[in-house]
Amino acid sequence: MARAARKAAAAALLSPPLSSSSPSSAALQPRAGRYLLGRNTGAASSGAPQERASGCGQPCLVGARGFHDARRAFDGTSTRSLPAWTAIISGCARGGRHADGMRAFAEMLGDGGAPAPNAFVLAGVLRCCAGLGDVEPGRRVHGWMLRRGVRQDVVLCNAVLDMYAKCGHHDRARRAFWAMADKDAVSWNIVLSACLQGGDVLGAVRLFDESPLRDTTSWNTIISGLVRNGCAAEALDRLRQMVRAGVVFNHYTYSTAFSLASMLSLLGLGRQLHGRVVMAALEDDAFVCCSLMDMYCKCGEMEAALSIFDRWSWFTGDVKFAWSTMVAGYVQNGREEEALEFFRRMLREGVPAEQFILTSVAAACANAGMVEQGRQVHGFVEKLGHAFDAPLASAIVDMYSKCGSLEDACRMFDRVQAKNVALWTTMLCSYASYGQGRMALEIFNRMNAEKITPNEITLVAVLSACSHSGLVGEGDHYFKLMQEEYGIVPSTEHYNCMVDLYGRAGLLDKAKNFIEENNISHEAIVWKTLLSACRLHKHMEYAKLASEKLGQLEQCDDGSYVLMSNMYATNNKWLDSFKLRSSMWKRKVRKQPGQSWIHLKNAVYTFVAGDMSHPRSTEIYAYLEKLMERLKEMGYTSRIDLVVHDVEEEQRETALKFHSEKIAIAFGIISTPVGMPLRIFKNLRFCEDCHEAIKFISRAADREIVVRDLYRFHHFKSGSCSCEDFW
DNA sequence: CTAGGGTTAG
Repeated sequence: MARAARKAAAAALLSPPLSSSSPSSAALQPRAGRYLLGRNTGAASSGAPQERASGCGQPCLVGARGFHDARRAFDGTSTRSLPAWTAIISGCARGGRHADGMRAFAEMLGDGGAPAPNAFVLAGVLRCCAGLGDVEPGRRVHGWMLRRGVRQDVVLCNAVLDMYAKCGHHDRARRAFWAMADKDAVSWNIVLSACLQGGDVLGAVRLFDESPLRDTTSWNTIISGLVRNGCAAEALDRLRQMVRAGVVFNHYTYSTAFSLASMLSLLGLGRQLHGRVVMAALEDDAFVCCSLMDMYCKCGEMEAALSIFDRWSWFTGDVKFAWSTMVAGYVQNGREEEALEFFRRMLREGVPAEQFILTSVAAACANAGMVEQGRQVHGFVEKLGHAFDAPLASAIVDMYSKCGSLEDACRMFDRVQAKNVALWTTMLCSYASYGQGRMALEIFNRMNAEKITPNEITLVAVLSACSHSGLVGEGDHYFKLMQEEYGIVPSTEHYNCMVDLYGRAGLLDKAKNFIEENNISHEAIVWKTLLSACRLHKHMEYAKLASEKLGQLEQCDDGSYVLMSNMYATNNKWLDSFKLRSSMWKRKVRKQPGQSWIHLKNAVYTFVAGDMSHPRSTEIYAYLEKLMERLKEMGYTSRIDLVVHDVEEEQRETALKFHSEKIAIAFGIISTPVGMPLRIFKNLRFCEDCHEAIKFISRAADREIVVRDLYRFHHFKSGSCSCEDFW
């Protein structure tokens, strides 16, 4: 199977240079400390000026060394002039050392011999305040300068506006703006950005339209703001207007335009913009190149992205973002093997592995279930010491969880000091996907206790935890709580969780009424959810209703078709079943073949039902036969009759006796030492008979077995499953 | 005589 071969190749590729046996190899010298530990803590995670693309940045105080050198030179001078103070303070501001800048300012005020701060100094101070993100210091500085009667020019006023905007006080920024006598283009741009940051798209558009001073930045701001607020069509419209108005593009324009093109999947527009980049001779600009590559990646044109990367990597310049753009691109396109291959190429070329790229590599391992490679990525993270950020921690937690090791996921989670919403949500999802609803809710409570406000994604996770564990009362409670306490308006996803919650628990009337009462019957997903619940509880009437609705919405996919025809079949309505199958055939809807795979020692082994392709097939089947005998002695009765017509099960699987997951497990047992846990992956939902059998196998062979199917995990141990048979 | 300050993004 091609997929298996690709996976195996990827596994083999990553392993040798990363394996812990050769700690002195070049690939294992990521010099992470220098690059990551020296990072300034006050700056926004990705916005530290020293990391900006080479083509557009200004010189500034860089990193710890630069700051200390400057500070030493400053301390050595006897006459500390205003420009000297300005240099120190604004240097801190630009270098992300906001607290240091504030300390320098305090020092200046306390030093009797120092000159009185002027507009230049204060602009730097206000930028530090903005960087700290807390209004209080900013407000005090603002008040102080008003009382002292510091001459207020446009630039200083703009610094005040910006400070309020960055501290989240958009209204205050707006009021200060309208109070200004002389507004320049920058003033308009700051308020424009404040409006957009506060989510006031309409206000921003109005402001933009009435502005007398529109420059390239104004256009960039409104377009990117529209994109960020989900108004992609409107943004495209503005981009066209910008072209018509003859406004010059700069690298920000291109970056925004490319993300717009990828968001709308407008490859044609992307190519057109690419042409403009060439004409404008911006091809060598790191920033522009990355967004160009990102556009091609998101449009699925990996080869185009790669050719840009290869052409451009000849230039010196700042390449590290380019590597992660490519790796992330491969992951987005489901090409995990190539993502890892590319990562290895980066290490070979001596580029250190940083958080940004490790996050994507971890995601690749998570998606493909490559636990061994994932552990190696974790090794890189360990090298960062405690300097890894929450997004990277989330990726590692997610990786362990999706690779079947909830314990490792928890261990990683516990180690992170500064947990953010996304990390809490990742952990919550992990418990939910293992069917541990109670633990998931405990995470939610702990998160609340630590005063972290959950977002809409967190609540999807909470509700799905409830539905997967049959916690109906709790689900009701949190659905109400999310609206009343957190002011979250339920989205289709939230509604769907509720349908699932009632449906899975067998409350089919409640589920159906819920759909009708909440006006969500135009959403195909809720009917699919109801349909699966009907299959679970064998409710023919509502199954028919759901499939009719799906038909009306023209949303019948392979799963729904197979599910419905199987329901007819189990009710002996063979004619209906046959009719549905043939209609499915006519509409060219095909069922995905089921397959399972297992990772052993950096190789991946994939099996389909009745697979004979493995060299040890004879041995595998012999063991499997023996094992099944043993299971029967232990009291296992085949439930194959229940699942003859199971949804995601292949026609021939039954005839071939063994589903692919059983074969993968048998192979795992005979290929690994006694007592070693097994992790199996399946591309579809696995069947009730296999679920039952694996419970027995875990006891008979005394193994922990983790099965990841399309939707969730089952952790089998000593004859029972973590889902407690509710799934 | 000179220096030194503010906006947009992934």
